[in-house]
Amino acid sequence: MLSYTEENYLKALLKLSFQNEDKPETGTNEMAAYLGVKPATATDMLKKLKEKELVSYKKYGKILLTEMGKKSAMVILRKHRLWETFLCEKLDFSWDEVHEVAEQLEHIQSQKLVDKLEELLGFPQFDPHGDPIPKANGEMPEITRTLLSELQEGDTCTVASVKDTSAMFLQYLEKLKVRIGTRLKIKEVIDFDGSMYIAIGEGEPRSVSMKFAESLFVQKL
Amino acid sequence: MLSYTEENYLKALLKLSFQNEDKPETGTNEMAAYLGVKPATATDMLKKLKEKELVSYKKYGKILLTEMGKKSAMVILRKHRLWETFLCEKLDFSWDEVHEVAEQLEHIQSQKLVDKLEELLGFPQFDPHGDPIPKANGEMPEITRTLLSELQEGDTCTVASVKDTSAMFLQYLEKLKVRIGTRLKIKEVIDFDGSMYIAIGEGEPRSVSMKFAESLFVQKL
DNA sequence: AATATTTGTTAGATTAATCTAACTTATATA
DNA sequence: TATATAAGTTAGATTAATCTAACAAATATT
Repeated sequence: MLSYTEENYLKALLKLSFQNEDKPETGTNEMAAYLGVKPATATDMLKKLKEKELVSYKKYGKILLTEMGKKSAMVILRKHRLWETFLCEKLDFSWDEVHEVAEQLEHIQSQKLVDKLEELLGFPQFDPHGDPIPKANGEMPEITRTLLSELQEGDTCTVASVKDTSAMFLQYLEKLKVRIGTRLKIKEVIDFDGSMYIAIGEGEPRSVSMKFAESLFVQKL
Repeated sequence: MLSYTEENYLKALLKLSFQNEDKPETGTNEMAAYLGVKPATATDMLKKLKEKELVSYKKYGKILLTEMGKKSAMVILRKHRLWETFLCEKLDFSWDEVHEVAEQLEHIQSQKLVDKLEELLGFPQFDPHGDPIPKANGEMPEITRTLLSELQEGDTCTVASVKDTSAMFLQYLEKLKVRIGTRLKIKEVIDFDGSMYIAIGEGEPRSVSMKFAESLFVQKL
């Protein structure tokens, strides 16, 4: 049985491995920063996780989840994303409110609870941020993720998921009426600063920054 | 902010105060036994809770929740019973499975979560065991609780709630098809051992022990 | 009232998760 | 390559929650 804290470290390592695209390794400091603890603390936990064969790692080396560690982390991620979906769909939470509560709910220990929750929600493939929800068997709905910033003038797409899940960005999206599935059309790309002039759904076209365009994953049509 | 453990102590004190009918005081050993810890541990926690003005208590004296302590404990009980209701109504848990999971869920910190959950469930007054669910303002649906064992031959009643919530008893009730609301008719009371011969719903009459009759609260008709 | 039993407290130790400060190893740069 | 900087570890301390063993107070029994 994993402690609350151990689970958080595993989940952090999994998330960081997604972020570090090609190579899924992570450093001690990176992990500590992500979790908001000191590197010394991370080192201690690493020893414990290594002891339990959840990470493979040697002194001064990079950190990698073992198969077992990855499996455990996937279960936690699955729970997190299912709970986020529940909060949005069933309890009318807005997508910038769900994370904090799901961080707590993901640690509830009950196989049956997770599976029944998934059933109640109708076996959703994606969470409210558009991120894929791991299945009970560990499988992950695969998706090609294209950043809005990679598109050209004239391209059309739908919003697939958010790269940046900060409350600030999510609230901005809310204001722009941008949701998962919203249709976007690129009217113009400004080379000078990477900003874009886009039509959002049926609304009036407007300009968005490069930072914005690099924070949104889309599905090209 | 209360720790997970502190919350458990407060809830235990509240529950014990219900049990001790007339006087809501509790002893150190009683509390320790209820929580499955040693008396020494309970003493330590008591000091902490006293420091926080959640219990009033002096060395070698009895323990009593302060107004603040009672309020906090009621919130936890409210969460516990709402989650139990959720598990039964929405996720098809049986009533002997809900307790363990609700013990974890009751510690999730989010005012909005609780209130929205209550709304989703349609503002239920009672949980799956027939126990009253405290309202957001701290009010508790008042009920007169009569034990089945207090009834006489010829009396009719409906099952209001269970006094004993052990999985063993709940599973036995399941087997007998006794649920909250089930109609019972007392055919005969055996003075010798306090057992009763009763009709359960539309079924064939059968005999139940005194222990059984003392574990079930009913509403006399 | 004297003593035995029950009840509750204290002192000292343990474990998990964290910290700071000092140290070591690895990497980058001049 | 030598050295400066970044990254990572170790040692020792702290806090919360728990324990055991020894002690103290309150209550019950003769």
